[in-house]
Amino acid sequence: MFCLGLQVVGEVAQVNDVPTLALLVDRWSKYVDLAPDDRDAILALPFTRKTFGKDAYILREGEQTTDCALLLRGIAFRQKLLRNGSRQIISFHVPGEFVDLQNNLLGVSDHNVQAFEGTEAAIIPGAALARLAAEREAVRLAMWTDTLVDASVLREWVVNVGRRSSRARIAHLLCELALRLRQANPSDDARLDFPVTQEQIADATGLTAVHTNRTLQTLRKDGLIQLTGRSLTVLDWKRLRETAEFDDLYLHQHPAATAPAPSR
Amino acid sequence: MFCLGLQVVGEVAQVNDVPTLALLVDRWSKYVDLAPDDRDAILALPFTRKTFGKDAYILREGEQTTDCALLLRGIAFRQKLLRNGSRQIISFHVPGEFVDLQNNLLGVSDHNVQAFEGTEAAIIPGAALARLAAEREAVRLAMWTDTLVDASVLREWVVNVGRRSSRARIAHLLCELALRLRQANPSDDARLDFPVTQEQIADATGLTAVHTNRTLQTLRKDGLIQLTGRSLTVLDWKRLRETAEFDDLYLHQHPAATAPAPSR
DNA sequence: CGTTAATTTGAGACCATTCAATTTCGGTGG
DNA sequence: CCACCGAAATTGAATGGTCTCAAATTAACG
Repeated sequence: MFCLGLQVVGEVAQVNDVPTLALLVDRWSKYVDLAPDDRDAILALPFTRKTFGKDAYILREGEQTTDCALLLRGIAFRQKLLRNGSRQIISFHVPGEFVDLQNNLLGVSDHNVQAFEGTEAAIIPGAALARLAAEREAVRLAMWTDTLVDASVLREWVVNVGRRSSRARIAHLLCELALRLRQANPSDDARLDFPVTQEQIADATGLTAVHTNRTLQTLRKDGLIQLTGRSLTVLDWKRLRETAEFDDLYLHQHPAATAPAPSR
Repeated sequence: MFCLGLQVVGEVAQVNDVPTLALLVDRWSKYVDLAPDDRDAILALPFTRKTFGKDAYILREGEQTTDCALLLRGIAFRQKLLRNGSRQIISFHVPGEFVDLQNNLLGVSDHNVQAFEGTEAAIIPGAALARLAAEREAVRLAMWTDTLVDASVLREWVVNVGRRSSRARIAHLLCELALRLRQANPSDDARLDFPVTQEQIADATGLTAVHTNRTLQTLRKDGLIQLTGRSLTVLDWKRLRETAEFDDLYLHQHPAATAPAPSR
């Protein structure tokens, strides 16, 4: 459970116990080329650390914020509640991602954000981020790309809950989460720390917890996954992707080589 | 059906038959204060007109584009197709909106865009838009806000398709479309030109066309709407919103008064 | 006025839900 | 170390919402 060793994130090696804004530099470096002073400017951002307990609210619908929360450790998820008490999870987020970057421009949050147990976030003043974006084009493009990838994932989720079978829905969610959790926390182990409960899977796929349970059992029985407690192992990636019709294009992890020059 | 008179869009009166980039100025003016030279720069954007027939593809999944399509007339919708042939509609778009602004940064389109009959678009070089965004902060913020509102609508759609009853889903979609179509084409008539087919409503709500038909009948029978052919009339806004649990916050039409100053 | 698209109707099957109860798991304290 | 606890996972059975398939009707358009 504990990994006290050194962990290499991008080019910056850091002690696992004290994640920093280097996570942000690493993430954005995947989208754009950050000059050394861009990196410095990011790392110089003012922020305070904040830790959240199980299901704690990082942000509430209707709230007006002046700060942005960058995940440093743990998992967070966006959700909306309906009047009958049901919950729809809208997205999951891993360290290195902002959970509410859009509120810096939109002003009012249109959804809730909840945290997993022990989630840590860097609370960064929105004005500082806005200034950074205004002054540094590379940073701005990375930030913008972040929100665009976010939207792309949402489009895929609409498809997932709208048109796929329960089996495919869950398989698809597992594919996405396995990929993203692995990227946020690299290891050569096939096993994956997976603290997502079946109720959360249900709320993310638009199913009930009961049916989610039964569907997971068929995925297990068919040898696609192994899911016990807080650990997930994908036993057969090929077949899991097939049942999910999973195509990782929507994650836009491999930036287009021929993207039009943004500012020439 | 035909409205050949003058139509006031924002501050710019224009003959209905020749929509121009003024649509874009009007739309963005709702988000930010555009200086006169900002407006001029937008209106000076190079573009070519293109008209699309029924269900014509404006953009295909996997395509790499260098241009962006701004809707001038008609309706377009984003969708993804699954291997079994089913289609999930992801969003609808009205004149004044870009259908693929995000591709300017993401490079590859992750979804298809189809048009309604007689839809007209302005095809604008992505590089010109990128330059405009780089040089003019107000334009950039408007553009960015556009993509963020887009994402907010997607979040609501995930909720709609994931957790609402068929009746509420359809009611919600009708609320959104009625609002947005009305805004794109103001008139004091309660009736609304509504060329969306039941099959499209089904594909947008994750239902079948048959069930959509039956559900629409109950909405009609209960006196909430009148929907015949290509015209929709909301007979009882209050009850329609209630059955949909519709809250227009997610459309972010009323920009936050206290949004943090973006660049100071 | 003929043709195609769109809407409507019926009936049966099935997938997913609901409700309730039971079992397992992870963590806590005696 | 074991008893205990709440949370999470699991099971069963009945209900119901939605789908499927097929056919009929109506509307739109040249």
